Amino acid sequence: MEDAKQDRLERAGWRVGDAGDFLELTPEEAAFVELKLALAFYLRELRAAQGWTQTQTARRLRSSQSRVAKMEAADPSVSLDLLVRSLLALGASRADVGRVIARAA
Amino acid sequence: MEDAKQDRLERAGWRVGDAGDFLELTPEEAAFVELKLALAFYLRELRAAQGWTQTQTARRLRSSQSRVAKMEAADPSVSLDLLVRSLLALGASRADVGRVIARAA
DNA sequence: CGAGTATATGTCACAACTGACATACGCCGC
DNA sequence: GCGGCGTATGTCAGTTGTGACATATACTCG
Repeated sequence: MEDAKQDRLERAGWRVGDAGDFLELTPEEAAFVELKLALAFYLRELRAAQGWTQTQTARRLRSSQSRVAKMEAADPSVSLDLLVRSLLALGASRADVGRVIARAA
Repeated sequence: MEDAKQDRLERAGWRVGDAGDFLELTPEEAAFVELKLALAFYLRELRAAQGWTQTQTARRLRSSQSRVAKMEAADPSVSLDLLVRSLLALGASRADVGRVIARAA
């Protein structure tokens, strides 16, 4: 990982490092990251199921292609708010979101 | 509702008004608000089940009493991130959070 | 009635997120 | 190889969220 990215991530509040360092995450932090990852993958699934490009999806969400890419990557600069609101806007139901979150990692 | 509060809410991005105006929310916006409300009530349940005060809870979350109050009220100034991270920190599991979100309004 | 405790609301300086833009990477058909 | 397309990454100005503090309301116990 380049230093620039690490700086950005750390400013954004994540502990950053190689795989071994993940053990330093508290259980809550780990659960939160996994939860975000699950929603991120679901967003990609939803988009793929419709056959849309990130650019088309971005237009639909009134956002930008880069933000959609970051959402799907569960980038630390993406909030849960944005992820969930995007999923709902793309047609997921509240129950769908709940199911994805509850599903084991 | 006092004007001051209405101003604050509108600055925070909500459409504000009496009950009838809620019809102006898009379905996604409504679902998002309900989802937040469900988590907010769950936070209060969790706290009450432990017999903690908001102040004690705030210390545990490294936040302030006022923010806990706002979380439980699903105040627009509270993000989903904060709500979910708080629930996890208070002992809720990822599955618990998912279940609360999925549950019908 | 106070004093004490729990919760709610208003405000602000500072930190984090967002959309947009630029640019880079990877893949495919020509 | 090159151009086009889809996706990924870096950056930044403007907006929004956060913790803390002050203050307000509400309830209980002497």
